[in-house]
Amino acid sequence: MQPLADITPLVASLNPAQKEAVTAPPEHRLVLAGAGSGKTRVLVHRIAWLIAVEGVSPLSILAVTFTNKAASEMRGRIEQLINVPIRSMWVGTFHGIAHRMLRLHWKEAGLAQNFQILDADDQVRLVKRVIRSLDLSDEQWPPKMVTGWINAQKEEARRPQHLADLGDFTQRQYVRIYTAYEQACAQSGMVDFAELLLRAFELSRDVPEIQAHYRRRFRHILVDEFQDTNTLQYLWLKVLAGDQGTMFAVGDDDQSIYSWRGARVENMVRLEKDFPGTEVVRLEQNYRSTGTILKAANGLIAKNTNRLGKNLWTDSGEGEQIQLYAAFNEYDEAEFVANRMREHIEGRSRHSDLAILYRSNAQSRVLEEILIRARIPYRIYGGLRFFERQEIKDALAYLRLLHNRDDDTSFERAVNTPARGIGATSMERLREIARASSVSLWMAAKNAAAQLGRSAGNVTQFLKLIDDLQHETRDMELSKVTELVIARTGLREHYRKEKGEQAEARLENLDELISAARSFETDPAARAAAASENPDEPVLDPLTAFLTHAALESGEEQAGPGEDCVQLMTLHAAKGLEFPVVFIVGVENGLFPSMRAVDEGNLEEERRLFYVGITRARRKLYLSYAEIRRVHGVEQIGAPSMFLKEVPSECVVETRPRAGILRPGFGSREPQSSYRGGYGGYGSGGAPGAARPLPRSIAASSGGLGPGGFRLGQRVEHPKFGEGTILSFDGDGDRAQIEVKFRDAGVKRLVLGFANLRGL
DNA sequence: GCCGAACCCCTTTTT
DNA sequence: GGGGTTCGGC
Repeated sequence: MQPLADITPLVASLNPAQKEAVTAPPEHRLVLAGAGSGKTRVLVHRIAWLIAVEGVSPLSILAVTFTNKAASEMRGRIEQLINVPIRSMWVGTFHGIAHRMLRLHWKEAGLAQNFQILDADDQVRLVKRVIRSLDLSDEQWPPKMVTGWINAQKEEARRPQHLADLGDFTQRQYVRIYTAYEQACAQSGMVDFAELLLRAFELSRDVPEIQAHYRRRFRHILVDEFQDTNTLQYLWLKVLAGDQGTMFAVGDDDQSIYSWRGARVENMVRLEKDFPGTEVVRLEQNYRSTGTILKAANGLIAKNTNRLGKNLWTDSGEGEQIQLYAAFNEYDEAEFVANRMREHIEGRSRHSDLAILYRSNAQSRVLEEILIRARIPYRIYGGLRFFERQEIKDALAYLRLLHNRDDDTSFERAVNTPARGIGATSMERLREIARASSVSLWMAAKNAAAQLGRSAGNVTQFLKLIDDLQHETRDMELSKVTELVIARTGLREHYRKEKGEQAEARLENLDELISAARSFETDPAARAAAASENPDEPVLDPLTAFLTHAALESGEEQAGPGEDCVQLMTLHAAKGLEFPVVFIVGVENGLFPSMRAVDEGNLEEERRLFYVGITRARRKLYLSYAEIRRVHGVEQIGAPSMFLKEVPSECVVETRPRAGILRPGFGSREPQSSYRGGYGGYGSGGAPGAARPLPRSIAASSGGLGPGGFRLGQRVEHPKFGEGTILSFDGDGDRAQIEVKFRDAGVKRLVLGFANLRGL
C-alpha cells in the first residue's frame, strides 16, 4: 500500500492523547476512553493510520464491534477518511465475523453446509421441547432459565463434557439437557448465537491450518467496547492474535453495564497481563457535555471502588445546572417532562434533540400516554424488531423449511400456522416417532404419517405443500419465492382474516418482507465470479444470505431520516448515543437502583448505568422521581434514589412543581408547598459537598409512617424469616397487614400485630 | 382441535 | 397493568 503523502487529515483534528493512540507503533494498546472522548474517532483514525501510514494491508486488519450499527458506522467513516478500497477488510460484529468463518470452514467446524441461525426466541422454544423430550417438567426446569444457563456455559467456553463430573443433582440435569440440546441442534443444522462464537473459537483453537491461516492474516486486531466482551470473546481474540498479532482495544470500565449477560470488565486488566507490553492510553477530554454535567458524572462515579481510574474534563463552559423534579406520581412526572420538552421545542430544539431515558421498559407506557396527549411526536426504541415479528417469523419458517427440511424449529412453527388441523396431539405423536428413530420431524412425518390417524391426511398435505413450493420456486427470484410462499401457504389469507389495525400492519410487514428479499437477489454468474475472486469471502446464495441477515440483523430501529421525534429508550439502549437534552426519569430507590440490584449488592453496575445516562446529555439534563408510582398495578411509595445524594449538590437545582396541582388521591386542592414545607432541596444553600437533607416523600410528610411506625422500603428483621424489606402496607389498626420481601424467604404477607418485626 | 378465560410473570438485551 | 401461556369447555 502506498503511504499517503499527506497525513494531516489523519491527525490534525486530534488532541494529544488521541494522537498518541492513533499514531502509536503497531504494538498492543489499551485505550481507556471516557464517555464522549472520541472513542470511535480514535478507532477509525487508527485503522486509517495503519493502512495509509504504516502501509498495512486492509486484509490484515480485523475490527470487531458488538452491534451492526457500530460496524457499519466504522466502515463508513474509514472509507470517508482514506480513499482506499476496504471491501475485503473484516469489519463486523463478533457474531458476524464468527458466522463468516463458519460459512467458510463449515466442514472443519463440524457443521452442516446449510446451517441456520437460531434466534433467542427459537432457542428457548427448542430447549423447552428438549426438556419435555427428556421427560422433565418444564415447571421444575424453566426453559428460560435453562437456556440462560446453557448460554452462560457456552460464554465460558464450556461444553457438556467439561461439566460432566461436577456438581449436584440440579447441575447434572442441566448438563443432561445441555447435551440433548446440542444433539437437537446438530440434527436440525441449527446454531444459536453463543454457538456461533464458541464454534469459531474452537475452530480457531483446534484446527492448526485454520489457526495458522488467520494468525498470518490478522496482524492487527481492533476491538470496540472492550469492557463488554465476555470470556469466550476474549479467548477467541487471544487465539486469533497469537504471538504476532497486535491488539488495539478501546473501552471504558465505567460504562460496563452488561455483566448480567456475561460481559467481563476484568478482560481489560487481563489484556494487560496476557499481552505483554500493552500500553494504556487514557482519553479524558470530553467533547460532548457541559462542565456541570461532567462534574455530576465524575462525582457520582467516584463512589465506585474497583475503577481503572479516569477523570473527564472539558474546556467548554459550565453550562446550565441539572434540574431535579420531585413528582407526585408517574403521571405528574411525565407531564413535567412533556412541559419542559415543549419549552425546548418552542425554543430552537428539534424533537430529535430530546431524549427520555428510563430504567425499565414498563416506564414508557405512561410517558407515551402523556406525549400523545401533548401531541409531541415520539419514538420508542427497543420494541419488537422487524424480523422478530410473528408474521415475519411465520413466513421465514417456510423459507427455512424449503432450504432445510430437517429444521425442526421451523417445522414446528409452520406446520399449523395457519391452522391445518394438525394439533397438539398429532404433534406430540410425531415428536415421539421422530425421537424414537432419531430423525427430524420432517423425516418422521414422511415415513410414518399413516400412524397419525385422523390428521394423517393433513400432515401429508403439508409435506406436499412444501415439496410443491420447492419445485415451483426452483428458478425463481427470491422476492418472488417469498411472495409465492406467503400466498400459497395461506399466511396472507390468515392475516387478512384477522381484524384490526394490527392485522393491517401485519400484511404490510409481509409486503415489506418481500421487498426486503429483493435486495438479496444476485446473479449466479456474478456469485461464481465473486467466489473465485476472493476465496476468503463466503459467497452465499440469496436465500441463505437473506435468512442470515434476518437472524443476525434483526432490523433497524433507527428513526428514519426526516423523522423528527422525541426519543424514548432504556438507559442500556442509550449507551453510545448522545442528545442535546436528556431526561432521566424514575430516579427512585427500588427502581433505579433496582430492587434486585440492591438485594444482590450490585450497586456499582447500577451506578455506572446512571453514569452512562448522565453522560448522554450534551447541554441540559433533567432528573426526576415520583413519590408514588404504580408498579405492577400496585401503588408504591418511593424515596429518591440514593444516587442523587452522590451527585455534587452544586450541579443540581431542584425545580418546584407549579402551584395548584391537585394532589392525586387526596382530593383536596392543597397547594404543594404546604406539604412540601421544609424541604431544603438541592442547591438551595448549604456548603457544597456538605450533608444535605434528603427530600421527604409524601409518606414522610403525611404522618409518614405506615402502621406500627414502619416505613416503606425499610429493612426489617423477622424472628423466623430473617431480614427483609417492606413492600407495602394494607389497612390499619389491629388488622393492618404488611408485605415484606425477605432476603431468603421471599415475599410474605403478615399481620402486623403478630409479625413481631424489628426495624433495622 | 379450537378458542376464550384464567393464570402467571414482571430489570436491563445484542447477536 | 399487560402480555404471553396454559387450561378447560365446546
